Amino acid sequence: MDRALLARPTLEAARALLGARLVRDDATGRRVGRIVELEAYIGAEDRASHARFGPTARNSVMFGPPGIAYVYLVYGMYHCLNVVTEPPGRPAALLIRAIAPIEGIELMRAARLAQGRARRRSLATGQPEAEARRIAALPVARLASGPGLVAAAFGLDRSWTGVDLCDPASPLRLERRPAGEPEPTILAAPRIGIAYAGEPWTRHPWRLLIAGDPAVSVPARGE
DNA sequence: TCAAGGATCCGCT
DNA sequence: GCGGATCCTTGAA
Repeated sequence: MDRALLARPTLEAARALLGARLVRDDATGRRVGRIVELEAYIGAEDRASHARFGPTARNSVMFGPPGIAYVYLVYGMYHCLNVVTEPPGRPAALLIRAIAPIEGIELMRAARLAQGRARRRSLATGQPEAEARRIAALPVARLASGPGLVAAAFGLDRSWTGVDLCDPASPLRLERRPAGEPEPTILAAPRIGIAYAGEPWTRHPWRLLIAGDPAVSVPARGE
């Protein structure tokens, strides 16, 4: 992925990222997925963005160069993967909300199960065998169809913050949409789970997704 | 509809 | 440097 594409205004960078590949390739094996859903968080003025309080220990990479991973913990148990966008000094990022798995399907299932294991003690009805069966039976399109599920399927946590996703040698990286693949039809919808931000931030159609893709987390209205 | 879980941030001392 | 509210979610009921 060309860093210059991610240095552009975030909504334009999103167009380059939809249909692009997320690749994790290291000692754990090789996992590849097609990015089908994103949310944009744009500037310190965006009341839904982690950057709304200015730079902190957690969000500092958002203020740095584009193409860097920002992974945070949400609700105490899920991790979310973001791609930093726009030039240094301007805090912005794209949250990867859903991916359609292409390679490393069984690796993704194993990672989903491992993450489930970590929080099993909290599950009231957590039967280990039942959980293993449930994940084994999941359709491929549901393996990474949510922001927490993307991180789980790719085995990511906060320690991945700072990884350069534009470096071809990086264990976690972005690759542009293959030349032969048709340009996807993109839908825009309001962002999810940001009611606290208030107007006009709740209204902006900054959730972008590939129309009709079965791996999208929640269908856009009208689909 | 609801609970799970812990980091993070604010506001105050 | 503490107390309390909040949170870019998920899966089972």
